[in-house]
This record gives sequence, structure tokens and C-alpha cells, in this order.
Amino acid sequence: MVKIENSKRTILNLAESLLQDKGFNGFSYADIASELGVKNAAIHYHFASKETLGIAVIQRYRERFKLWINNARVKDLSSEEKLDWFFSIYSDFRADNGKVCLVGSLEVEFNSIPEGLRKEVESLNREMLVWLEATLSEGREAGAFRFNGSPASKAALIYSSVQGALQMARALGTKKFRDVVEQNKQDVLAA
Amino acid sequence: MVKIENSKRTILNLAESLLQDKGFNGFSYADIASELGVKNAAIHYHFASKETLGIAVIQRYRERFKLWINNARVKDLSSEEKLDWFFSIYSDFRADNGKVCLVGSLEVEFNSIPEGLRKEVESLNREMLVWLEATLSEGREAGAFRFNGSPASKAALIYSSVQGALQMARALGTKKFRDVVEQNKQDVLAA
DNA sequence: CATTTTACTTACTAAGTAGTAAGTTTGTCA
DNA sequence: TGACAAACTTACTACTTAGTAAGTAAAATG
Repeated sequence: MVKIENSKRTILNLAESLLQDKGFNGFSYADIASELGVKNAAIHYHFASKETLGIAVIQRYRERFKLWINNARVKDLSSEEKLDWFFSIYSDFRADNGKVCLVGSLEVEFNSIPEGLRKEVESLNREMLVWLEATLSEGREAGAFRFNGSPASKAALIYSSVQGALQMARALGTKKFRDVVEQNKQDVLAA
Repeated sequence: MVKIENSKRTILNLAESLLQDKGFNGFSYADIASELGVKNAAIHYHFASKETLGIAVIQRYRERFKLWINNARVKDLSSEEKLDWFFSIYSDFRADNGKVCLVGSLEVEFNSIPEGLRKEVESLNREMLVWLEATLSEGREAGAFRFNGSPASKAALIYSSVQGALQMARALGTKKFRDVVEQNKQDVLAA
């Protein structure tokens, strides 16, 4: 038996995709099992409960984000390029069949998901916000960005607008998402 | 029997609240019935299917929004006050046990809700955006607002940021929501 | 080669889901 | 007063849900 890591990873990929597509309450173990061509119980073998599966998805995403921002390919970018990189994460979601931000998805269902999952969502949200705040702060000091208010508030605005724009794009089309990204850049880039 | 309209309205109120609290896939007829102190089938008597119930909630909200914006109490406000009024709608959601925007909630679950409901969500989103765009446009011409880009893009940014901020506030607290509102005002109000 | 471990399947449970059909109570109105 | 209709309840169906327990085939390991 050689596909231990492979099966586990495939389940995580599918769960992540379903989370972004239909939300935590919108998918079932049966969805994953049928897509994978195995039985329901096989999913439970890898992830005892839906809560642990959800937690694993978010934890993996947190690891991934940490690796990204500490990798030279992102770390060595200019402030403006860093912001573009941030937006590009979400542009990929959009291109990929109208997926939505994991954080936003789970926050909408916040009051109907297990508590362990809530904690993970909070951590991921906080970590992304911290990075964005630091990027905005550096960029303003370097003269690349110009905005009023604190970097923390501006980061919260940019992040929540992108999150909301992904959702809005589902009803009103991808253009709305691109509009929001462009408007954010106009609002923050020094003339 | 005298409480026809009353029961129907109470069901709509509860459904709206549950939608904002747990999402469309996060509540059931049983939740409404038990809260109301009646049996499941009583809800089906008033709303044949969950889809028609959801549609009715959104349609009522659309009517409400139309009444609001055409009422003198909003219509006669200054541009700046209109924007404040818009934000205040969502501040009320926040104050009311961390509720989330109906539009955002349903857009997250967009791919797992009935099609008739999707259409309603699209209409509500479009109508609110149109009003916000017009308000921003008027305000800029009147010298109350200052921003780059089109009123349409700025409206999309403001709306999606508020939508996202309500969600973010669930994980990170109400302060985040207030920060986003304040930042939006700083970004748009003429110095 | 024997044992253990991995990755499942089969077969099930208990609970919840939307939805329906038929009957009941109660107020309204001709 | 009697018919009707509104607003339910009772009792059910068909289905889906997460989760479990026991068994199995095959690969890894000692």
C-alpha cells in the first residue's frame, strides 16, 4: 500500500474545493467518496469526523500561507508587487470556477460549524491580516502606498473587500471582482 | 382564525434571522417550527418549499429596501448622511448578535441553493449596488466625496468590504467591522 | 514465512431532512 | 345554523446525514 499520503491529500484537496464551492454545510462525506470512487467509510478512516477534516483543510492552508510569505519569491518582492501577489491568490479562485475564500465561507456559517473549526478560521484570518498590515505599513513608509488611517484598518478593508467581492462575483459576474481589485489599487497606490 | 398575516410574517422574520445566523443550509423547517411552537407541517402550509420561503425572505427585503430609499427620511439626506445610513444598516446586524448580510450569506452558498433563490439574490445585490453607485456619483459631483475611479467600482468596493467585514467580525470581533466602516469613510470623504 | 499495519469494504445505526396526505379545530359569513 | 375556508396536527414517506463495528485484501516488516 503506497498511496497513504496520496489518498489523504486527495481528500483534503476535494474537501477544500467543496468548502470553497458549497460551504461546510453544503457538502457531505458522500460527495468526497463518490468523487474519489471509494465508500463513505474510507473517508472516515482518514478523517474520523467532519470537524477534523475541516480543521485539517484549514491547517494545511495556514502552513501553505506561511511557506509562501516566507519564501523569497514573495519575500523579496516590492510592496506593490506583494499586494499584487495577494490579489492574485483570489484571482485564481475566481478563474477556478467561481470559488470563494475559505475564510469567508466558514465565517458565514460560523454559528453552524464545530468550535474547533472556528478556532482555525480565526487563526488563518488573523495571520493573513497581520501579513497584509505589515505589507501596507512597509509600503507606505517606502512611499509606494498612500492612504489615511492605520495600516491595520486599511488591511481589514482590503481583505474584507476581496472576500466580499469573490462572493459578489458569483451573482454579478467576475468583472465585479476585478473592479474591486482595481479600485483597491487606485485607492492605495501613490500617484 | 385571525393570525394569518401574523404567522406568515413571524415565519419570515425567523427565516431571515436564521439565514443571517446559520446560512441557508444551516437551518431547517424544524428550527422555525420549534421556535414558533408549532409542527413542521405548519410551516409547509405557509411556504410549500424551502426555496419559496427563501425567495419570500429576499423579496420582502427588496421591497423594504425600495421603500427605504424612496422615503424622504433617506431621500432627503445629504450624500454623506446617505452613506452613513447605508453603513448603519449593517451596524444593526452586528449589534444584533453578529448577524451577517443576507446577500453575502447566500452568495457563499450560491452553488448549493435553489436557482429561484439565486435569481432573487442577484436582483437584491444589483439594486443595492445601483443605489450606492448613484449616491457616490451625486456625492462626488456635490464635492462631498473624493475618490478615483468610477462610482460603480467604488460602490462595489464599499459594498463588498462591508459584506466581508461583517463576516470577519464573527471571527475577530466587532471592532474589525467598525474599523472597515471608518476606513471607508476616510477613503471617500473629501478632506 | 508469519505478523502486523494500511487502506479499505460491507453493513449497519440513529438522527435529521424536506415534503405530503388526511384529518381536526375554529372563526367567518351567507 | 350550516357551509366553507383558514390554520393548523398527526402520521407518514423517502432520502440524506455523520458516524461505527467488523471483516478483508494486500503491502510492509521483523
